[in-house]
This record gives sequence, structure tokens and C-alpha cells, in this order.
Amino acid sequence: MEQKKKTEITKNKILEAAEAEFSALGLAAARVDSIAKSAGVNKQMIYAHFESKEGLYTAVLSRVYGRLSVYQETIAAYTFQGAETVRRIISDYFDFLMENPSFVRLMLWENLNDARYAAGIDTELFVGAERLLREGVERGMLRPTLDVEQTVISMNMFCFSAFSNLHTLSKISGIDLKTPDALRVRREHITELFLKYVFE
Amino acid sequence: MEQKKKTEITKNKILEAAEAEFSALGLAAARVDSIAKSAGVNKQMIYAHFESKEGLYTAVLSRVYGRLSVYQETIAAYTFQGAETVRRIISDYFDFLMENPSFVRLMLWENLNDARYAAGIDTELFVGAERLLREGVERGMLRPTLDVEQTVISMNMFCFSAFSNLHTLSKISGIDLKTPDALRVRREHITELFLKYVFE
DNA sequence: TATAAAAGTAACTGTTTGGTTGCTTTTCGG
DNA sequence: CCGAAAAGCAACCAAACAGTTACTTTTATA
Repeated sequence: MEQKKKTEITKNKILEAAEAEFSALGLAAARVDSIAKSAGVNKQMIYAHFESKEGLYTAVLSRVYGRLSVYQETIAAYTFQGAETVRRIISDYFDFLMENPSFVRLMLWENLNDARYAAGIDTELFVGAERLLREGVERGMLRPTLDVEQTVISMNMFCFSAFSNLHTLSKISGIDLKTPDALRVRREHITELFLKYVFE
Repeated sequence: MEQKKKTEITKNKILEAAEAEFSALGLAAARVDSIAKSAGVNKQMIYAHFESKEGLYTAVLSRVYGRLSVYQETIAAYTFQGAETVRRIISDYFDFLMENPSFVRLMLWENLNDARYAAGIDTELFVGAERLLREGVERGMLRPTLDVEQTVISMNMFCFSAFSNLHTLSKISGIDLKTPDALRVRREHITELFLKYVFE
């Protein structure tokens, strides 16, 4: 095999293992040796390709953040069609979070560390949804008093929170919120909540 | 000074310092030496009183969880009075979270560690709010189709999320959500959302 | 096919950290 | 006021860790 391709494979194996380790344990508790071992790669390769533990961490972060672009493109393609569009914004983001658990966890680690490393990464998570809601208001399909800015923030927060504090909340509520079924119920509930809020 | 009192003072100094350290850095990154230093106490005292780093951590956790009881008692004293009660449930919890930032952070650390240490701690965070909403439904003041269980979970999640992912959300939305003013706006917005949802 | 650059490896290092040990000082019941 | 028990302390230790070094193997190209 040619060298360039091999390099890419090694880098990828490292990134994959690092994503698992960092999202599971966070930057502080993650172990470089452990990443090297589970990647099946010599530790030195990590330093050769990523400079340092933190360099590897930011590389993982960019990679995972990058996956948002699929969601963003989906939203960007919509035009406002009433309730159905509100449903879509929520359920698409829900799907994204369900399929990307390491995104959720890395975001949480980052926030606890004052977003030290995520600060440099750009996302336009909000613009799509915001554009759609504004369109809805302008076309008179949503109530004119709607605070679009706050609503979009809420949509984000509420979808995210359905994934982020499941352990303690399950414990406190006595309901296992981690099952796919429970998440479906959550999604429906959140959607209903917003539909009642944005119309009329 | 008598010995017993002195012991209590030392223990308290340790717990105070530990709460700051653990909520700031999490269990993994927290340093026992650093706690001892900022408590103004010899490291060995920590091991004498709390056995291990993890023993100290669970002690901090219990202490901080314990502060919830004030909120619980407040809620327990209410009877359902319509919109005003819904406002109260939300704003009291909001106030609690605003006044107890280390509760928020420790909860987040715990969730990222699969609630390993919080699992043993009991709280009845939900029963008060749930009782009130059921009362509202039974007395015909809230719509009969209301899913009380999901609503209470949402109230909790949404209030909590107003404090939990502020760094990245501020960054993404371009609004500083960490200021007291922004939090007031959030509280109002969330309250409106629920009011629209639970009535009619 | 000769050779230089890059990929890959194992063994090592300096430092940090949770936890311990052996000792001195303070407290308090009788 | 005496003696035991608890409080308090500084120095120490073994393990774990991020990062390095010195060396061998593979690949690309001229």
C-alpha cells in the first residue's frame, strides 16, 4: 500500500479510538496510552500526527462538530410549511443527537471546561431554524409576537437536554429515559409543547 | 476549643474547599493536594476524615444534594392555584439553580460518569411538582389530557438546561446567556411556554 | 537499485499524584 | 495532673502518565 493512504488509515484509527476515549472519559481522564492501545498503534504515532494530547483532542472535536453540517444542510433546504416544518426542525435535530452520542458527551465535557477547546470551532447551528421561524412569522403563519431568538435557543436546549442528563433524571423520576421508546415519547412531548407555543 | 468542635470545623473547611475543587474540575481532574492547601489543612486530615478522594467526593455530593430539601419543602407547602402555581414551581427551581451553581456542575459531572456516585443519593425532586399538577388536573383547572409525568420531567430538564450548556450555546447563538438579565429572559420564556402548554 | 524521507517501534524519563508512615502536640476523662 | 486517645504534621513512596529518544523498517523516486 502506498504511504499516503497508510498515513490516513493510521490517523483515522487514532481519531476513532480517541473519540471513544475522550467522549467516555473527558480530556482530563483520557489516557494517551489507552488510545494508542485501542487504536492498535504505537503511542509515538499520536505525537507524530497530532503533536500532543490536546492537539488530538481538538482534532476529535472538529471532526465531531463537522457532522453537524449534514443537519444544517437538511434544514437549509426547507421552506416554511407550518406545523410540519416545526416538527421537522425538532425531529431532525433529535435524530442527529440520537445518532451522535459522542457529540452530546463532548459538548458536555467542553461546557464543564468553559468551552476552552470548542471556542475556536464555528458552527451555524441556529441560522437555519431561525430563518425558517422568521419566514413563518413574516408570512403570517406563526403569531407575530413570537420571540424567534428565544424559541430557537429553547428548541436547541430542549432537544439536547433529552440526551444530556439521563442518568440522574432517570434515577429521580423513576423512569428509564434512556430507552429508544422513552426518547420517542420525549420527542413527541417536546414537539407538542412547541407547536402549542408558536401557533395562535 | 474543645476537640469535637475543632473536628467539625476542620471537616467543614475540607468540604467547602472540596466542593469548589470538585465542581470546578470534576473528580478526575481535582487534586487532593490542592483541596488540602485551599482548605488550609494538612492532606492527611482528608484521609483521616474521609478515607479517600472518592469518599470525600461522595461526602460533597450528599451535602450539595441536601440543599434541594429547601426547594422541596417550599413546593410541598403549595396548593394548586392555577397559573400562579405553575409560575412558582418554575421560578423556585430557577432560583435554586441560580443560587447553587455547584449543584448544577456536580450533576453534570456525575451524568458524564454514569451517575456512579450520585446513584446512591435519594432525592424527591419530582414528587412535589407532580402532586401539584395532578391536583390541577383533578380539579379541572388544567386540561385533562395533560401528560403530568412528561411535563414534570420537562420542567426539570428545561430549567436545568438554562444553566448547563451556556458556554457553547452562547457561542453558537451569539448571545451571552450567562448574565443575570439573560437568565431572567429565559425564565420568562420557559414559563410562557409551559403556561401555553398546560392550560386549554 | 541506491538513497533519503517518512512510518513505525520499544524502552526510557521526569513529574505529578493518591495515599502512607512515623512522629509530635493537643485534648480530656478520671 | 497523668496517661491514653485523638488531632495534626512533614517527609516519603510507588504507580501512573505525558511526552521523548534512539533505532529499525518501509516506501517513493531518480
